[in-house]
Amino acid sequence: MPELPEVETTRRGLLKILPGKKILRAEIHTEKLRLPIPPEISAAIKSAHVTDITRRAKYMIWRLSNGRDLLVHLGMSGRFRHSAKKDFEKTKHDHFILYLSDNTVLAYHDPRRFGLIDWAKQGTADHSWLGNIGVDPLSRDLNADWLYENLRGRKTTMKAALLDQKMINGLGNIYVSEALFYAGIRPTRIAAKVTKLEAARLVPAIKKVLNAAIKSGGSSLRDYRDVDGQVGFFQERFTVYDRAGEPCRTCATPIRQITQNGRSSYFCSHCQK
DNA sequence: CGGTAGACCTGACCGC
DNA sequence: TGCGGTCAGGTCTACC
Repeated sequence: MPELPEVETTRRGLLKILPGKKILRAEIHTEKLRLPIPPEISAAIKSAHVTDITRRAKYMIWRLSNGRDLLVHLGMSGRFRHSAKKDFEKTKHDHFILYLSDNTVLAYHDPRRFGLIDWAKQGTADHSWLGNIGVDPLSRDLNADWLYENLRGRKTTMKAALLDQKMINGLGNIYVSEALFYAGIRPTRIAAKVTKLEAARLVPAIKKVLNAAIKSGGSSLRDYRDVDGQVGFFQERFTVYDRAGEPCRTCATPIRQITQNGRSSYFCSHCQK
């Protein structure tokens, strides 16, 4: 799914579409995503418009003109499709469809239905699932001293530590592998044994990979698309992710793929210690 | 408390 | 062509 760069790309795409346009009709076409889509959303957002969209971790918060906030998460396979009404045809996994006042249609499409569309508590952008979110990796809160202190005392691997949204939010399976490559740290390393110097390398590695991915419009592996149907290009710049057996771009050693906590990790056994 | 399987879903792909 | 197994960008809950 969409990790932070894909959510951010989606958020920016939606901001070009939604504000200033009235929602004429909202249709719900599924029993539930991760949670049921509250049925009253349909009536509540009719005639409203979206005034702003912000992001916390991989969650988007849509501020509505009626004062309410909608929490939107793309799960593993969620994306928005935007098209002229005359060109729109509902497809199998279009679960939430907005008809807008400029004769366009915005559809939330999500085959695996791990996404989320729910109310956030009014005004505070609050939701029970927003309570456990760690620092924003693109903010100054993520710095070398902070990271080193927070890795100390953790017996788990670097892979698991960086995937833990309660420590740093927004990283997922792709960008953890990529960031660890740039920092020269193997995903199997125990977090507590990472040195201060390595932590200092990891901070810019994380920021660099996320910013570069946002600049490229995200990564399109299978089904990720921008709101306008555009694919992202960052997958062309993967150094290790999804490159098992291919030569390291730095030293030509074949990239290794292993399984950690049931998920694939990729690394270069020569460049990463 | 920290850490790790299991659960939730569909679709694509591979080997037989 | 069909079938079973495996894998996929997330993250909550249950259990040790």
